[in-house]
Amino acid sequence: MSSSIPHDRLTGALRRQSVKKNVAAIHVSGKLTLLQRKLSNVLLLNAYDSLVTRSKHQIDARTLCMMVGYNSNDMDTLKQSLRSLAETTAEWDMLDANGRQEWGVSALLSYAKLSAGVCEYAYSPALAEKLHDPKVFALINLNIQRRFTSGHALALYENCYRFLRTGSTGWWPIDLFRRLMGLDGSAYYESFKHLNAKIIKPAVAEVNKTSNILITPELHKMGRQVSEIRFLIKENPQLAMLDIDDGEGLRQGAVYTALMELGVSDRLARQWISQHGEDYVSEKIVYLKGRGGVDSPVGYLSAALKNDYKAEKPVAPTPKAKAAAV
DNA sequence: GAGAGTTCCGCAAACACGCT
DNA sequence: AGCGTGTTTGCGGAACTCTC
Repeated sequence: MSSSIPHDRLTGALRRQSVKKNVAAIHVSGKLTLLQRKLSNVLLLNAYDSLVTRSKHQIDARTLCMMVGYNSNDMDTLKQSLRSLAETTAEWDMLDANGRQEWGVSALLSYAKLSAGVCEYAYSPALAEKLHDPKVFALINLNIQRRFTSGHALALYENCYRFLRTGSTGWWPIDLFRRLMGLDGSAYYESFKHLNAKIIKPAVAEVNKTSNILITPELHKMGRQVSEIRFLIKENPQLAMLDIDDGEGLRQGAVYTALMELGVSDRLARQWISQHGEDYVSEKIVYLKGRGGVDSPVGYLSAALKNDYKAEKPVAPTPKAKAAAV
């Protein structure tokens, strides 16, 4: 190209305080389950402030479980997840401060250990430096990520969100897209129709339903074959960032309290309320209380919600509930 | 016929969570 | 803190239609 503009002074580069790092250039290879993705984000968030100043970080294991929305006492699963994070690599390909191309690879966590209920972990110095970027921080919106139920949807969200200002992602060769979703190495998904049916459609639907962006897939074909994909991205007016709460609001409600008293688990209670609405759930609770003699209230309530039991004339209860009612 | 698109099914692994 | 168990998710596949 001809334009090596000489009057663009070197001092210009010196004056520029903020070096633009390309967040899009960090990507994680291999497959992470939803729990693992959430976990890595929580760990990063926890470490963020001291990312470059301290070489190791700590978080209470209980808090950790709570923040990823994982309510179980099963430490084995947590261990498994931490292990896979340590085994997973992150790769970056970006311009360094001098405008030179830099490529690098690092384990997501250099180590993690659990002792006395505290989880201690560390990032490799090189990765920590890459991660210490306000844009990365903004990306990790816990309130949003906690809402996702599918790992693919969260992966898609993470890969799309940073293009919000641009309005669309670039055209991704299908190959690249598969890698972004952590699906490479699967013969099954080499067929686009399968990829579309199992991954793209459900993930797009979930992103649009639960996050603060709306995405629309667009396809490029070469002949009949789909060769590239991109996503148009808009803000989701229905779900501005501020409107999204993490279920804490629900936990204050009377319906939630009533469910807890019946012995319903936290997760299920939130799921029912958000799925059916408070009124409907509370109607069924009233109905349940009117029945009496039910020895598995939770199971009965579950059936009542699903089959819309009415006070006048109960629809045939499930076998289990029927047995319980005798 | 080749590939997309859709709708079923089944299995294994991951996960949730009460119980002890 | 770990075990047992029921549920959900991920993944592969079959069958069938639709459109170039």
